[in-house]
Amino acid sequence: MASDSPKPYHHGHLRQALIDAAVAEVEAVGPAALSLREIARRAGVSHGAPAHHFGDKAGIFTAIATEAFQLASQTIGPVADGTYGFLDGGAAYIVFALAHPGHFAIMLRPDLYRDDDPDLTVARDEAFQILYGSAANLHGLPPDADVTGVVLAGWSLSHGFATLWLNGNLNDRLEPNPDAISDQLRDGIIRIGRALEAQRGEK
Amino acid sequence: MASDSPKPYHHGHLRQALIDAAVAEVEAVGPAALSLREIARRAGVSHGAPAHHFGDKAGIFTAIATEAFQLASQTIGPVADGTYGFLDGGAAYIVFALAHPGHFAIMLRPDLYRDDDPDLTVARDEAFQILYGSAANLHGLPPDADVTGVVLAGWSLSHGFATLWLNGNLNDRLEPNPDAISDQLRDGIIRIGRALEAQRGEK
DNA sequence: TGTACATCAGTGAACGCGCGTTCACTGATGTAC
DNA sequence: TGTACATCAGTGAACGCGCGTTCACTGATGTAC
Repeated sequence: MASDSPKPYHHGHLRQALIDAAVAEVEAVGPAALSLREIARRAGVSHGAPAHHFGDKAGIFTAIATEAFQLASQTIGPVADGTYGFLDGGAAYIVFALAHPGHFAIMLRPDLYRDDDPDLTVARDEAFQILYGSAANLHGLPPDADVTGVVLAGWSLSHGFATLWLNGNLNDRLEPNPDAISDQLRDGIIRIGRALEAQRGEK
Repeated sequence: MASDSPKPYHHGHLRQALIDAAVAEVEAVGPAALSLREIARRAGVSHGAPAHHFGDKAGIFTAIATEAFQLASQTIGPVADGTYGFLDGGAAYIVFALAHPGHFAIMLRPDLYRDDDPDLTVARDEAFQILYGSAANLHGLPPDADVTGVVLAGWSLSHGFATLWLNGNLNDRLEPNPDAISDQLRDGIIRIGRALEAQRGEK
């Protein structure tokens, strides 16, 4: 905190401050209840300021989604290396979602933002590069295998778990210890995989 | 369509008609943009009528969630039998979600409705009975095994896939043929399961 | 170093709108006798 | 079969509120000369 004059006319970093305020507001009330006026209030500026920077809500959501894909890449990218990178990346996806619930609530809601925004596209492509790239390296996968099934299954699993948790559906069903949860989940997937193999073999 | 007088004062089935209107509205604009007045408009009654029946939005959401758990049990219950019932139940969960997106959007959002409503509790308990019961019967599972991991993994997988699809994230990534998607997903899970086993073995 | 001016970030009053809620009401139903 | 009355489903006018948007403005910055 600098001891600047209390309220300079020019904010300096208002754009980022508004994004931060919007993310905080999404975490507080959810994406749909977000109001431009409340964002302005949180950021301590007049209610017209957000429109000045972003035009409308979709503009703010686009900025949040872009930041979300960047954050996701930063969290998941470093662990998504090697033949088990896809597995560890899945765990990191959940860690990311729980650490940044506001970003996560927007990121995969393309109906809320401008899907073709250039900055967004770059950030999203990088994130999906990590997802598909690590899937292609997965232990046991033939070099030229189609990774679609692996991507869909892994993504769905991590996304579903994070979503169920964040929406308050798992409160009474989880161990307090994160490592225990991780072990349970991994064990559950292995058991389901084996059962699927057995079912496939019987047909 | 009966040829009744055009607008009888007493509707007769207004409660159900309002629930149907609310579900349609959720499918159109999402849970958060739901307005009591728009529900009344859809049902063709005065704007005060919904409050008369449900009190407030949480009341309507509670009714929708109750119906959703009943519908889910009806869709999933019949196929969730036998040692592969958990696997087929997972597929049926996705079918249910895509067939009833309005109900699905409310069902696992306990923040929107009254969690302790008696009717809701009965319907929800029945649905979870199917989930946990079929998990306990899963092929290859020891009789007294803890099913938590299997439940969490299977539920997350189906829920994540349905959510990603309904939010428009899979549009460009899926085969047009549902059977092909199912095969891809099952194959993906098996491959992930094997990789997890290998990773566990190396430690 | 000094002045003039274009640019732009941010302000704040005003508007119209749809919302949830309240409340006195009216029309229909069902039951008591 | 007929009448009186309690009950309740649904109406519609009125209210206050927060919202997004508009628009003329003001204060600060940066550049040209």
